[in-house]
Amino acid sequence: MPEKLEQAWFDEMEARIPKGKVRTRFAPSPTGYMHVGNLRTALYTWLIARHADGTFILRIEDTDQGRLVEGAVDVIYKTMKECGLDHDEGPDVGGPVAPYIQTERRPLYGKYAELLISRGHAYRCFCEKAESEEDSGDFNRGEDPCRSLTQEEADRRADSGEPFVVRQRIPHEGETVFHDEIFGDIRVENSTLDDQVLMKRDGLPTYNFANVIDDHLMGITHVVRGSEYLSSAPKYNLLYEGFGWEIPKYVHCSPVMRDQHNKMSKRHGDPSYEDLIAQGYLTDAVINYVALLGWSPGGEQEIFSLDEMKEFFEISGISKSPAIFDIEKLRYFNASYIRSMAPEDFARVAEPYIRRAVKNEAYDAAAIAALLQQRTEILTEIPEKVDFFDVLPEYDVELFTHKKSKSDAESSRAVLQAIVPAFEALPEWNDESILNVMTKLAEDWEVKNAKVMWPVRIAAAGKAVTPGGAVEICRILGREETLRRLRIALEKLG
RNA sequence: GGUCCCUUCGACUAACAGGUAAGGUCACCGCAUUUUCAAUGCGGCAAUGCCGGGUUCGAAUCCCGCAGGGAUCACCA
Repeated sequence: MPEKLEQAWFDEMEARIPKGKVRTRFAPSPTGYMHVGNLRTALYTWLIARHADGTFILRIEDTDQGRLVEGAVDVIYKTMKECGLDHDEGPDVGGPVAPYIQTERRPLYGKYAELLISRGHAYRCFCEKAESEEDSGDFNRGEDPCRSLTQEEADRRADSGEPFVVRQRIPHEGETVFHDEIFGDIRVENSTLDDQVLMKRDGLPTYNFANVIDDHLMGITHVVRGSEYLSSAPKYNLLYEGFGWEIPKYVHCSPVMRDQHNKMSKRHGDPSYEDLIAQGYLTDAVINYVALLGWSPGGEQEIFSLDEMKEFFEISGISKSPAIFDIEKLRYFNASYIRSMAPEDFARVAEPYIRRAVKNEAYDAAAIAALLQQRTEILTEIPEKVDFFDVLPEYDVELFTHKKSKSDAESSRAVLQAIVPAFEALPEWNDESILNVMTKLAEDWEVKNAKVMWPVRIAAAGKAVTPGGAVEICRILGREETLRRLRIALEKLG
């Protein structure tokens, strides 16, 4: 049933459109998780707005009721918040055009479709829904018989209750040129464009149509989205022209790939943002790394805070070709972020991971964290690095053999035999005193420090690779436990 | 298949109003340092898809061809 067109209503809507130099929107579908490509789009969209002191809007695209996922919208809020991507308008913030949830705007779309029909840029199609994709192709290519129905005839059939869809009337002649901020001018023959459906049989708008209306009504100046929409962009242009609206700037971003051929995807088991966090990556590192997947600030700096990115971000620095996600480089970024944290901040985030392996509260988590900070790449690798504090692992005497320090079982035994009484006699148990005992011994015996340190560390930790050296490990273990472990080593060495 | 887009080291990329020994970072390899492993410092490896054509004194950069890859062609979003 066609709705009455009231010019005043449209004028009113136009008057309510917020104006701003730069207004961008991130428009995710609530799927329940934020994949890396999405996160990057959100970041770039936010950056474009913030760089220009503009407005950033969060809009939830929930037109598809069938795909609704419980709690999915909360995942979006939570992720955006954690990442520092604050929005000025959104479902939870309100705003001049109120509903930022698409379903709540439903009544609007039909009116705009009617407007387009009245101007001849769209038409009603009463044909049966195509059985196959090949069949639908003919309609789409402008060969739909309903395209040539007179307005009166179409009105009559609609009034009589016959179901229909609204299709966009693409001119058969000419070409459409549209401009993308990243890809430049792209021109296509109109004859290759299809008469896409704008309003579905059930009265709901298609995604493509809803988008155009929403973006316009929200005063969006830069439409940032994935490059999969590049080929439908010319049709968008025609829609804007049909309405007589100003065309926004388009920023189409190439996808983030898992390898040469495939996009990153949940299906292939690629990590989402929340997966990465669960794997021990820091939010700041993820954001920083993801920003560089397809954007170059030009200079040689790679580590950027969100504030710095905001300052340096330029659309012209976004690259056209897809970027492959490299977890190794993310690891490096993460390690770099960890190293530059304030020690107390690192201790705070590391403590839960330390306590997974070190239950004994006598061992100070902050002290262990201090050893860990310089050699941790991702948080989840912490437990296995520090488990030896709690329980001395089973180890082989072979560990005492070490080429670089010229250590072997025999020399180790000699060192430990000398060190045990020296440790026992120590008045104070701290880094300095422990170190002194060992360097003194090395000096007396005229050997390298390493030759003394090596067996002590192995005996204390029971493993070759440890965070921190012999001194720190002995200090944290405490004198009693250290001596116990050194004696165990002596037994092993016979 | 039609249409559109893309193409610099293994990866992310810089250099693009034509003139570079094609730069940086990760990874990898080596050396130094160290109390193991790291971290750090220094050094190395390694690219313009095409021994295709053209323009030019000069091409990664501009044009054409070829090849490869991607996207799209839904009453999904």
